[in-house]
Amino acid sequence: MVLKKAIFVRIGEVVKKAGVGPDTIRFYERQGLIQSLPSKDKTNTYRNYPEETLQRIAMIKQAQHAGFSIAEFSALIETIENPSADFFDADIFLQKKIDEIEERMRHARKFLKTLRATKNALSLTRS
Amino acid sequence: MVLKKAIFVRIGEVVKKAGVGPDTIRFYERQGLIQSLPSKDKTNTYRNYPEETLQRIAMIKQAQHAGFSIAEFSALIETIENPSADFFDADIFLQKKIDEIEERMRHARKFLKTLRATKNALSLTRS
DNA sequence: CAGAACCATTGACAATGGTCCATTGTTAAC
DNA sequence: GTTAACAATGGACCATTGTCAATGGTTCTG
Repeated sequence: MVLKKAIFVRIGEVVKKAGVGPDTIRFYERQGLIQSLPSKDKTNTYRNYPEETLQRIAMIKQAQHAGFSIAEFSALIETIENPSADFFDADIFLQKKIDEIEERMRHARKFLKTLRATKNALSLTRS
Repeated sequence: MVLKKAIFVRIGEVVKKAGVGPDTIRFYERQGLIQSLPSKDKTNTYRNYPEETLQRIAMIKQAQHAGFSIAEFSALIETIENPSADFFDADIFLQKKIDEIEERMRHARKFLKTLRATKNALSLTRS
């Protein structure tokens, strides 16, 4: 396995590369979605973010697009990164979410029908 | 056409039949999703809700399940109840929402792949 | 070394969709 | 006629996902 040198960057770098604001990054950190180390030289209090932070933020965005809240994403990540959990758990979690989204689609179509009926009722009333 | 006698009920009746709390009903009214008339005998200030309020609240619930916000629902209803708009407009609106939901599903599946990759990377790191 | 640019913390603010509380007024039941 | 149940209003409060502003310290640039 290739040894990867861990590279740490300050928040400004992450901002440039991840496309989110610094407040968002600090917010994610407060929520436990990402981690930083305090700076090596202790003359300042700047955060140090590892490279993976970028992928992690990309993942958060994906999760949100997929309809996950931060709490759900956290739960999922915890399951996945827990060595004792097997993949199955995360898979089930995700499948549940997909089912949920599919249900929402069914609801949307049903809603369409309701709307059509309403529209018809309205035009009858008017004529 | 059959003449329907308009029946008006007080908020408590709506609460019992619609399955939402009185605060929610008043909230919907403030948002313009439902309407009431002030009471006929003007010795009190009680709201009077027409029968259709029940269907309307059911519709709001459906809309929410389908992923509509109150603002979106309002816009949709306005379009539908506007006599000059033809049905097409509402249909387009709704289709856009369905597309949105479908996109969210695609995102969820993509997210699943990302998670699998992450999981694999993690187990490699550990072994 | 001055000043710009960066970073930290704290706390306030925003929108969304309600929910609860205190106070006051009305109606219904006994 | 008194009391319980119901209704109205106004304002506070909740979670979620950020965003902004004030204040003070650090680093970089010329």
